[in-house]
Amino acid sequence: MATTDHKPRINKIKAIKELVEGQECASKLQFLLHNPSQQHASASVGEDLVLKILKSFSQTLSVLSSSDSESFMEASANSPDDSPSDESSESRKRAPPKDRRGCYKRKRNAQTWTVVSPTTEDGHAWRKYGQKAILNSKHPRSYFRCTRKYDQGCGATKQVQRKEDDPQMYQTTYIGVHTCKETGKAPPIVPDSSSWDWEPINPPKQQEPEDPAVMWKDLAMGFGSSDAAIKMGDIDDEVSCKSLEMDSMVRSAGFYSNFHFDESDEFPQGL
DNA sequence: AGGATTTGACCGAT
DNA sequence: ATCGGTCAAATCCT
Repeated sequence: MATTDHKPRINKIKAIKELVEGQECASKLQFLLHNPSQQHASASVGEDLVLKILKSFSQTLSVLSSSDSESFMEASANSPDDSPSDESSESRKRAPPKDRRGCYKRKRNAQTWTVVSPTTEDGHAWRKYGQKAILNSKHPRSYFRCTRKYDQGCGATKQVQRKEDDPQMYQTTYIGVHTCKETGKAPPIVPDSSSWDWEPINPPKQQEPEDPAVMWKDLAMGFGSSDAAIKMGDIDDEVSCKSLEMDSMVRSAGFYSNFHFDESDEFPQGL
C-alpha cells in the first residue's frame, strides 16, 4: 500500500503539464474570439478548444488525486457482479428481491470535486443510473457512472443537480477518478458544431443555447486567469483539507469550480 | 435488437 | 426512522 516517495512529484509535473496545455488552449480560444473574422470559419476549432480545456481540468484532477487513489481503484475494479438469476419476469411487478446485502460499497474516501457550470458536458461518456429527490431541494439529483465501469473497471461517478438559486446552472460533483482509457470507441459526447448544445440531463427540447462564442470567451478568460481557484477537501466530512486550499474561483460567466480532495495526498503548493 | 434511461426497491450511514 | 446512493427490471429510444 505504500506509495513511492517520488510519485507525488511525478504527478505534480503531469498536473502542471495538463494545466499548461489547458492554458494554451484557452489562449488560442481567446485569440480566436478576438478575431471574429476567423471565428465563423473555425467554429469547430473553438469547440475543440473548449473540449480540450475541459479535459485538461479533468485530467489534472485525475493526476493530482491518483497517488492516493489506488485503494479506491482496487475497490472499484472488483465490481459486485452478483450472479444473474436470469429469469424473464412474468409481470410488471418487481421480481422478488435478491439478497443484495453487501452488494455495493459507498465510496467514502474517493476524491471528490464540484464544478458549477451551465453545461454538464465534460468530455467523458457517462451513463445515468439513478435519480433521487433530495430533501429541501427543489431539483432532483441525477447519478451517473462512467460508461466503462464494467468495460475497464473505471469507478468514476458524478452527481448532477440544478443549482437552487440559479436553475440555469448545474452543480456537478465528481466522485473518483477515471481509470479508463478514452481511446477507441465511445468518443466524448461533444457533438459537432451543428448540434452543439449546452443542455442538461433532461433537456427541454429545442431550447436556444446562449451564444457559444460568449461562453467560450468566458471560459477562456476564466481558465487563463491566474486567480483560478480550486478548493479541496473531502465531501464526506468537515475536515478542512490540510494540504491546500487554492481558494480562488474560476469565475467567468458563472463558471466556477469547487474542488474537493481529502488531505491524504500531498498537493503541490506552487501551482 | 441492443443500448440508454427511468423508477421503485434495497441498503448503508447517521 | 430517515436520507441519500445504488441496483436492476421495465421501459424508451435509435
